[in-house]
Amino acid sequence: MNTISTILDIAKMAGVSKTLVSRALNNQPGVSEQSREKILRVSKELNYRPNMLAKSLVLQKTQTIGVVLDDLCVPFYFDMIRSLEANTKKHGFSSLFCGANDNEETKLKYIRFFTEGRCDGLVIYGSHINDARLIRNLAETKFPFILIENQIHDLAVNNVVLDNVYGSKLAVEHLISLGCKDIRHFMGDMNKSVSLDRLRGYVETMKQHGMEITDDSIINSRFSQQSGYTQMMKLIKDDNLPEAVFFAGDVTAFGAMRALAEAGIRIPEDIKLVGFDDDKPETFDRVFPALTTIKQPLYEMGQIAIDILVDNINHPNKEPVKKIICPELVIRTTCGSKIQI
Amino acid sequence: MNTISTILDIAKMAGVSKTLVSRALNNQPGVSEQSREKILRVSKELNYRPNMLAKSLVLQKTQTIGVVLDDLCVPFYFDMIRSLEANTKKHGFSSLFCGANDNEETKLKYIRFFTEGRCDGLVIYGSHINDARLIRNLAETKFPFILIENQIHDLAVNNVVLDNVYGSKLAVEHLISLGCKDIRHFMGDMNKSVSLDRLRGYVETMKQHGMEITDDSIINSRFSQQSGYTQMMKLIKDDNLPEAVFFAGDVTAFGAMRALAEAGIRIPEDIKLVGFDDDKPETFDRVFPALTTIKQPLYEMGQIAIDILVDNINHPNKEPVKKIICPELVIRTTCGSKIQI
DNA sequence: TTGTAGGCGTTATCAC
DNA sequence: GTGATAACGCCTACAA
Repeated sequence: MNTISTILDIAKMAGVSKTLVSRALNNQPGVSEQSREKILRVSKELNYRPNMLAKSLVLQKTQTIGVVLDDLCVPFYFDMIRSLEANTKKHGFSSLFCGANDNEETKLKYIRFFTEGRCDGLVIYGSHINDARLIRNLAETKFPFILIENQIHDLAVNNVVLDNVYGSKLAVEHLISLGCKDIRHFMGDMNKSVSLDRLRGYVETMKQHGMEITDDSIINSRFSQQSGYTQMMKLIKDDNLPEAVFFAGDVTAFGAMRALAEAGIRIPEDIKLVGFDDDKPETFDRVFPALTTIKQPLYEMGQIAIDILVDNINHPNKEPVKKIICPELVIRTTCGSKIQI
Repeated sequence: MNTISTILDIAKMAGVSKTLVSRALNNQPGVSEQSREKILRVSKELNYRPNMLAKSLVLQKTQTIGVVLDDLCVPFYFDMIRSLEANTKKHGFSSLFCGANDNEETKLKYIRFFTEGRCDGLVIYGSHINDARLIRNLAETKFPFILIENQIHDLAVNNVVLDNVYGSKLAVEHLISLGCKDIRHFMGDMNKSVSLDRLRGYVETMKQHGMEITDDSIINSRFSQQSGYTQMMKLIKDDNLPEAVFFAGDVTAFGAMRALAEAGIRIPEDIKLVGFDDDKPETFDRVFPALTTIKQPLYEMGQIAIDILVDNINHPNKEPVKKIICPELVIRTTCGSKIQI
């Protein structure tokens, strides 16, 4: 008794035509009150659910935006996810998320999936450097999409990126202004463009200020607490403690802070730290000194991205828009500055 | 030049019929090598992307499973998300995620969205008690779906749930076996069925063992560190420190542990703790004593759920399957037991 | 091996 | 106010 019903079923049962049913169901004018009432009643009885595939097919739009993330399971992405959800909704679109588990092939699969008619526009969030080829291919299809975080050299696409080089500059110059000489850098994942940009910002700023960069200056860590912990422990054991460290990511800094705590090294008295991202796991603001860091306005970036994307969906021939977002230094306590936030 | 092309475009350009194009593109037999080659070449030239809406419409299946979560941004869900991703993939389905921001209306909207032909089956993960009505309605439509975590009284649907009452029993009896008399319970969110079940398990077990439950026994906290911190701080300030606490969630316990640390109260010497969930933020295993807890096998639950759901998709008239998963006690150090893991 | 025709469920155009 | 009819892009008997 409970098979799926269509407007045709309703039409038959109500003794009218498909056309009229469609009109009534969509609150369009040109339906007598009597017919409308009957149609609505029958459609309730039949437990009617419209088939959006058919509807989207004829309307040539889905009112849906797909989001492909490097990985769905990264707390730092939460602000961005919330922003994308809220802002797609604001424009009357639904948002669908999927994560690529940091796997290029999976990401390609999902991009295919979404671009095969299942949504009107696509958000690609992440910064794997290997994505370049995949993005170039996508760009050729004219399918509306926007790239967040990553950027492809010489390719004009809708793009929202943080000025990571400038962020590094802010961080390093803050440490320099406090009189630090021996400033080291804990890197992020080598295969992410943000890591490379932040590294470049570090190197450039150091050079600009005539600071020395030695073999010891750059520590090959990753965006994980584990990595920060391990690498800082190594420095401690080697009796090679830096005066100051600029981390490519807050998570890495958190791991390092754990190592410092275990070794009884004081922050900021014995070592000064600056992070990047303004990540804030619920714990750390209490257990450890508050981390001075470079803040990215994730929520705002998501909003800008969706605005651009929706505009592109509505105007398919629009020129690509690139928006560079400026990060800001948030001074807390890991550098000993008096200013608190 | 780069408009979207269809099989008809290919057919014209290759000088064959749509039928033949369809066959060639789908690797079906009955196409001459010559035709196949030409068709494939033309489809490359045209940058052809199949329209899955049309395909799904005629095939009456999407090879897609939708997942609606209470909230996309909860680290504790990560294992489940990964499991759902991996296991849908295993069955040849794609998985699409969306979060309801703990908002009933949003959840309803997404369930509608998915059941309007956009996927073959649906996973609903969460335990809001208000979802009951919404689930009942969905159950009437015969659309294949599975409910994880939540359970609706008297309603037979595909369902994977943890035996939360039994989990509480394990926790409380562990504390009793260690000689604790004054065992209190920090609750989870009042509007989640898991909280109520865990509370019930606590109360029942206490009564079974003739333990007293007073006005002080049950603390009205929530699934957040903040709430655990605040409520434990209050007990400390009131000089009303329990001998032992069973928390409805590990996150709550983590917050409480922070309060205990600040107050200089030792675990397990001064107070014994048992959590629930086996949540493990990267920090805590190092900074605080490892939490004895009740573990839910999230990954396995996800696998079972998808197996059931896919089976239901393939056999629409199958009877609903309900699977009750048994949690287990993981003894670490917050109760002072010698056994470590 | 190839093509024709019909249909999936919906909306839109144009008559009546 | 109402209803044929033709799309949307694809697949699949069935016929040739």
